[in-house]
Amino acid sequence: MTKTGNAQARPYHHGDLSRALVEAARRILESEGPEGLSLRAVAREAGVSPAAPYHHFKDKNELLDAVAEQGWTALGEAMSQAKARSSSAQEAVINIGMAYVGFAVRNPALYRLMYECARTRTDLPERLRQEEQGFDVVERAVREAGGQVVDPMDLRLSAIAAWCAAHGLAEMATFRQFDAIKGELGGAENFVRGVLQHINVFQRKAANCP
Amino acid sequence: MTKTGNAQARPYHHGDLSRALVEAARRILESEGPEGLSLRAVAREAGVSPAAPYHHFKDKNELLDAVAEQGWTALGEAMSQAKARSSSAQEAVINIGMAYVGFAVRNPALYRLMYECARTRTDLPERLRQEEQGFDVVERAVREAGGQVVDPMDLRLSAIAAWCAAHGLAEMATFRQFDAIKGELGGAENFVRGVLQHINVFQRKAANCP
DNA sequence: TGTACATCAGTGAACGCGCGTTCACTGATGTAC
DNA sequence: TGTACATCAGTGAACGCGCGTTCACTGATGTAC
Repeated sequence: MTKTGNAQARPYHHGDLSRALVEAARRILESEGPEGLSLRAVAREAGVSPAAPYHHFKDKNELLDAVAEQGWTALGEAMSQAKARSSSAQEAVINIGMAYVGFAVRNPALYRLMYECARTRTDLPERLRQEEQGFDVVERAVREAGGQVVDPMDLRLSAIAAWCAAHGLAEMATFRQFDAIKGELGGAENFVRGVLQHINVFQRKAANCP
Repeated sequence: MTKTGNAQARPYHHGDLSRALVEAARRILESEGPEGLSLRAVAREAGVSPAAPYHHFKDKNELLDAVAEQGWTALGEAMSQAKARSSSAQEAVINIGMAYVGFAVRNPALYRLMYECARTRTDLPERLRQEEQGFDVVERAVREAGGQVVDPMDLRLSAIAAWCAAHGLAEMATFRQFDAIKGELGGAENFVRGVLQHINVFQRKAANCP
């Protein structure tokens, strides 16, 4: 068996180390948590020397930003798909929320890193607004669901409230405090849907509602 | 001037180092952020040797838990006060939300630490339910505001939705993305109130509402 | 098709750093008689 | 009221550790002629 014939033997040049590092980072993030995510650990996980990442990222932060960005893209796609498989605008709002929370529950450490990066950098959330992804998906879904609402400010505030509630739920859905109510409702999924249904995205200020 | 006469000269025994360490931690948290919060830094800030904290806390985590607990207490008090100065149940819900978000905006690093601890420890959120503080305040306020609602499950889910939305808003209120809408509404405070008013805490499932 | 050479993408050793924690110690305080 | 002594709450030096980053290097690749 020659050296190059050995499937295990990585060639000297990796070929796609940049992507491999981001993937390694995601793996570490979910297995070790955020505190285990050091540059050296990522390099180790990718089977590469600690200095190698510096040929692809300026520093640790730049790698983290890349990981967060991939996360935002994945989350946006999940939301778009949830919208696509909905048969009404009202259903879409709930389904998007479910997809959002589901993503966060499945990738808790990545999700928190995404917001961590969004908090410190100003350009990342900007990107979010573009394309079919992120906050735009929510705003559009709310607009469509609340067709009868005339005041555009109500719409915007409703969309923001929905996003905030989804974010809160995303971070708290796994709290043990909710174990009981999940049981009563027949599972975590029903619980998440139930909470989402109690957000007022379809109308004016709640105080105006009878 | 004798040694003991010098006001600067701390006596050998501090007297209340435990409390002083928690306060030092809070100071570091808000000035340096969470990543600057090392045990050594806390000891330094309190003017004490790096080994001194070990006479009061088993390890770093125990100190952090104490800081978080103090945070929950302070937040609970802010919410109780907000409720006390409200003249109607509906107003109380909004005021409590404003107090909640205000606390988080004023103490962002502490606020995140509190949830970080709540996430990893199971007993901290338990405490939250007791007394007049925390989630109980919200649930009670929602119950009082939604007097006409009969289904207790709707009430509980509404309270959870409100808490989730407040949490989301607390973490996102300072995002630059909202600068424009804050301007339109005449300030950050109005913005926060506006979002809170678009959470459906006063009624049944939103889908049932005309 | 070969060859010289620049460039790219790795290596592995080393740097200084601050960290959490432990240790033997010592000064201050409280208590029993 | 004094004294002996246990206990408490500090000190400061030291430990091993993993970190981010830099460095001179080297093997692989691409390109010009």
